[in-house]
Amino acid sequence: MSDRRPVSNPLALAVLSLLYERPMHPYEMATTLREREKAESIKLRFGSLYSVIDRLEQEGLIRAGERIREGKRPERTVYHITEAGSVEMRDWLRELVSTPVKEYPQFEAALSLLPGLPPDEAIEMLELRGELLDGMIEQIDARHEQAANYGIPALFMIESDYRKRMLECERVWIRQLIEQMVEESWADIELLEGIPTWRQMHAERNGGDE
Amino acid sequence: MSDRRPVSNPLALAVLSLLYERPMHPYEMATTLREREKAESIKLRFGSLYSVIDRLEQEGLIRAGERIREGKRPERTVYHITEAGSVEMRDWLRELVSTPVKEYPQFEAALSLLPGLPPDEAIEMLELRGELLDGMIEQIDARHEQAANYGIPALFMIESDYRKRMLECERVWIRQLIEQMVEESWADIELLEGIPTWRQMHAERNGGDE
DNA sequence: TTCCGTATATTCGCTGACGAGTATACGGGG
DNA sequence: CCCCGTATACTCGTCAGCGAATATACGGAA
Repeated sequence: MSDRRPVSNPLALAVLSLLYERPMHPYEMATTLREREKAESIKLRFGSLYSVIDRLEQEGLIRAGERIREGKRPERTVYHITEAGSVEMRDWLRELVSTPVKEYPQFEAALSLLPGLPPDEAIEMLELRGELLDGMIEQIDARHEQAANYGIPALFMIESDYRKRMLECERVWIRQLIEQMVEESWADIELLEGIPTWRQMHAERNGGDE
Repeated sequence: MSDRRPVSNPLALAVLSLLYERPMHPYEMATTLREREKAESIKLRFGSLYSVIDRLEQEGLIRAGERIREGKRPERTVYHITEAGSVEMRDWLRELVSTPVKEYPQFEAALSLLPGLPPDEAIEMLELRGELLDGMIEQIDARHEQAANYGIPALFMIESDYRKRMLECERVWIRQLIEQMVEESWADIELLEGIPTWRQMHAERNGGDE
């Protein structure tokens, strides 16, 4: 582990918070999480469910309770959260809310390697991304409107409101970047760089390669 | 694998883009990446370096060249990018730039489980996060100023400019969320929810638990 | 000359992640 | 009453990820 958390898979947090509400058996956890569409905002891989539950139990954060058989279906073990589990859940949540962690969005990686693409191609791809972002934002809007009609309270929508805001923000940033690149205003920054140099670099690469 | 990419570790993309510049041996790749502080924007775990290189070679994206011995140091294998490797690199980059992928920031998970925290605590943690974000933004500013003084061109700073913008955006969003929560304006949303109900839920939990 | 701290260069072993597979049970249609 | 598609419930094997250990070399100080 060496991890910050005793069981670091985010699925574990979801499990804890379900059991904090009420005891459940594993399969019910999976269906409940699916019903609530938690997988939209949390990285949940249900293939890891049973191993996560085992580790939570070993750490004493949950405990196995009744084994119930309904009809001729296989026995199901109902799990309960323990006191230590409740503490862990709250502590984990507090940490996640209060402390920004360094994450590595793939787009950031791409930006830092952007010179690996010829500039015109880069611009083209950025434009495409912009359009796709627009589409995603629209989709979220539609879902929000629908939710409002169903009377779902805003408290249940903060995650997606947050995501929407971030997408909008990225969208604006990209628009501005494209503008700058098209104006070649990179060249203003004096010194070696700027779009012309970048373009030249790729032009030279044609012919004398590996 | 079953992955979108033949070698999906982001370190592989970094390796490809280094070898696209010039042939190198593994340790040199590591030091170069460190020098350029690529680990700021790309998730690089150098423990995976050699296994990534092996897989890249197996996939025919790079090939081992000369084995060089300098002084009495151990032999080092210099790797070259292949044509297929260049293609893969460009294609991967194009995809990363053009196509937004669903990622799972931990904060989003926290937001979607926020009701697991009593509301006053939630507000407190959000305020703390806000302050920490301010600090991070200042740090980026400082680095940018320094870079400008050294005459480092803006092209080399886009990743961090992007990150800065995202942080600022999150900061604003959080400020607004706190405002709304403090005003209890969640209650406006009519129906079951709102801060009062949320608070009550946690109050009831004292005494009749697992 | 000898020491040792730091750089060089790589290997290894554990463990978590998770897709894909398995097996049984229910229930509705024919 | 039988069939089979879908839901229920879980297991397993593989494999990538990566921290930590290892080992040797260099070079400056004493």
